[in-house]
Formats: sequence, structure tokens, C-alpha cells
Amino acid sequence: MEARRDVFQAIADPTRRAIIGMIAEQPVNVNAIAAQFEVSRQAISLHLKILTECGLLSIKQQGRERLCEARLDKLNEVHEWVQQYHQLWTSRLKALKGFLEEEAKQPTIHKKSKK
Amino acid sequence: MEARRDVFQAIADPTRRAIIGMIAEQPVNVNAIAAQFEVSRQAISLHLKILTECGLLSIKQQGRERLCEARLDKLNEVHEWVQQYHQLWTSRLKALKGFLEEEAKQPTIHKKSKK
DNA sequence: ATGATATGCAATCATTTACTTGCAAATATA
DNA sequence: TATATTTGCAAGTAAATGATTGCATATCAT
Repeated sequence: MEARRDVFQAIADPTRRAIIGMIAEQPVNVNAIAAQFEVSRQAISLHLKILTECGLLSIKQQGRERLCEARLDKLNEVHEWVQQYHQLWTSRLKALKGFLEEEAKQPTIHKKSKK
Repeated sequence: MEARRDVFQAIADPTRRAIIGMIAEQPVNVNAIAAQFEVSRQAISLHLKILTECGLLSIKQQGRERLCEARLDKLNEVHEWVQQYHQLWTSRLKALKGFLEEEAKQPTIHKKSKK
């Protein structure tokens, strides 16, 4: 269980995404997180470890409890990667929309213009 | 090799992200993609299959070639998931910045105000 | 028709993943 | 101090992942 450990890998798992959603607003301790899931506490503990290792989570010891806090800024890598393609595809959609509107005005201009 | 197959899972692999980057601008055929990587053509073929199964890729048969075209709109799911947290953390950053600026103007107001 | 090209499919394999159960250690609480 | 609570660590397991090699098939060029 010691290999690739990056943010993309971390958020690939739906349980881990749920954990992030659960602690995004305010820190939550380990047992409280585990209580929300069907799987064992150990399984959640492992997910927390993975999230911690890739920097998406930081842990504050508080007596015998451990508060898990989301480090949302670490999602920036994903945000930027997706953003570039998001811009690409939305600009294409706009171009298509513009084209279709031109077509609607002068439906046959492309077929006739060359002949 | 037949289980979870969603966009988050698909982009978890760096090779698959590289493939998406390679075909984002225009369609490319299978061998041309495979030629860019160290791994075997079969390995790439499997990655293409995974990308296809989650809708990030569509294939157009063109004679004996298969043109792989990126379906960037399928990244929307990821975009929206990250976006909500991006907004959360940037608004926090702004709040922090505002707070620090207030502190700079009246450095001790919080400590003195109550005593 | 013949050979080269583009690609898929199947079998196989080493690692990694996501879990589980059991046990130990530290910290609260009665 | 005795006991309950919170959590980590270790060993074990089934399934998924990423990759390889070998063989088959369709299409294009000569």
C-alpha cells in the first residue's frame, strides 16, 4: 500500500471524497468521521492516512482525539488541470452557438457562396 | 479489471491524463498515441478503453485507423466537485486577508477591547 | 494476391487497493 | 486506581490495476 500518492489518486475514491465533504466546513475527529460510514474504523483510518500523505488533510492532536481538518488549497492542482480543459470546451460551445445563430440568419450562405 | 469506472477514477492515472492532454486539441489515432509512451501499445489500448467507458473519449473508425477524440465536457463532474471547494477556500483566503489588513490598521484592538 | 499497417482480444502476472479482525497505547472519567 | 474512549499498528485477504506477450483480423498499398 505504498505507491503513487497524489491528489488525483486521493480523490479517485468516493469514500475519500465524502470525507473531504464532511470536514470541509469544520474539523471533525476520527471516530465521528468513521461513524458516518458503513466500513470499519480502520478502513476510514487508512483513507485519512492517504489524504494526509497527499496533503489534503492535516491532523491536530487534541487530548486523545485527533481533529481532521481539510486542506482545500491542495485541490488547486486538480482545479488547474480541469480548468484548462473547461475553458477549452466552453469556448468551443460558444463558437458552435455563434455558428448556429449565423446559420439561422442566412441558412444557405455556405452552400451557395462558392457556386 | 471490471469495476468502478467513473471520471475521477479515470483521471487518477497520470498516463490517462497525459492522453487527454494529447488529444484535447484534435483527434489522434491509437498508434500515434501509443508512440508517445514507453509502455506497450496494449497498455495504452487499455487506458483508451477505460477513458472510453467513462465517456471521456469517443472513437471514430476511419478506415483501418481509430481516431480518439476527447470529450472534455465529461470533465464537468470533476470541475463542479472541485469548484465548490475552490470557492470555499478562496473566500476564506479573502476573509483572512481582510482580517490581516484590519489588524495592520489597529493592531491591538482585539486584545484591548474586552479588558 | 501479398505483405505491411493498425488495432483488438485473451491469458498471465506482480502490485496496489480497500477491507477486516485483533491487539496495544494513550488519555479521560468515575 | 479501575474503566471506558479514541486511536494507531500489524497481519491477512480478495479484488482491481497496470502491464506484458502472443495471436487474430481488417484494411491499405504494391
